[in-house]
Amino acid sequence: MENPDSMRRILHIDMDAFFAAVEQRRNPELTGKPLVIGGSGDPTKRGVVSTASYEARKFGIHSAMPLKTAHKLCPHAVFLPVDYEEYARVSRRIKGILREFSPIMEDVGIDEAFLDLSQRDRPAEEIAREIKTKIKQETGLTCSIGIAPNKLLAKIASDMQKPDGLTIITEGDREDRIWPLAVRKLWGVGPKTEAYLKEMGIGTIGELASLSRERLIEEFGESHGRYLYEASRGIDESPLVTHWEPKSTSRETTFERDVGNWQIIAKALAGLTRDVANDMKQSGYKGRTVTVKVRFSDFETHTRAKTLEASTNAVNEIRTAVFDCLKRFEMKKKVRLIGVKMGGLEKV
DNA sequence: TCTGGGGTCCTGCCGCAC
DNA sequence: TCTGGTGCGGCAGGACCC
Repeated sequence: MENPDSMRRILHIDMDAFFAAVEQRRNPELTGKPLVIGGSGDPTKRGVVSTASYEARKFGIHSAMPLKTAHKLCPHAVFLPVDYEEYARVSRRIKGILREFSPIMEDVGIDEAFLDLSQRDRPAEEIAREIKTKIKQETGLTCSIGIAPNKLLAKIASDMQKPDGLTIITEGDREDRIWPLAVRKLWGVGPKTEAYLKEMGIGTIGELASLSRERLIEEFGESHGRYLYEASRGIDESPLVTHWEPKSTSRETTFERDVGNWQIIAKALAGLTRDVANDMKQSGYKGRTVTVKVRFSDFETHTRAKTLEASTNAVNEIRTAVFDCLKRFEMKKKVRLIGVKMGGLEKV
């Protein structure tokens, strides 16, 4: 239990069906219709769903689902490509609004943020309502907000009522409102951990909280085990991260059809290398570790890495390392995806 | 038949230096 | 000279996030 004297007031702001809502805002004819944003916008091509409108979700469509599957579930849905530039523009406006309410803001991707209101005198709920109104006025979009003493609980709270929700969780809600939830609701518990816990007979956060710290560390390792022990009890002292530096930058692409021709692979890899070098030059970084990723037709994915003597963003130096890495793969199967990553970034 | 792209962090293993 | 512990960087793979 956190010390009441140091009790924080954290907001988690989560935009509702963000990409779809932006598209519906700019083309009102799409409002109220099943809308799917993802890939190139062509549901007969390779790609997955980034965001589905609430109307599309009624057909069972959800993010990360293959576009082809979504198309089968709802052939009359409207499919649109991802217009990342536009969503980033709207996102910057929203983040700007949030910063007006507190300078302690943590960016969590394009459509989410945490806000620390601990230093503000006014009730957090009042401020949260004002944030929702202002975002609605300035962008026409709705969001769901969670209020709690820490990031972990605030994120769970924002997910409890969607869309356009406002949910408050206090320390006292742990047994009644957190423990009945599925373990999957905890940040950091994905499909693998969920399945593993299920085999142990653990389905809810409360059941997870019945396991000892020692048992969890034994099953999941020091770091993850300790995290699960604390998370199941609603404990999270982690501060908001208001500034961070990138550690890696990468580009990858999935071929429309699996490729066996080495020339085509080499050409695509050279293009990705150029993109990565350009990205680094534009953002003002150099990197030292080059990694090439290959996903074969059976989805088996392998990487080969090479660390250079000195960091660089020169395309010719990176390309030499990229092809050194490529040679180390056994190209027995057709290739589905290739990628280039630069790690060990430092500011120029 | 399907399964994107851009990231972070963790783990296990290896070789190497001390 | 041999052996072993330890710490660390590099590498590969995997889980997870949006």
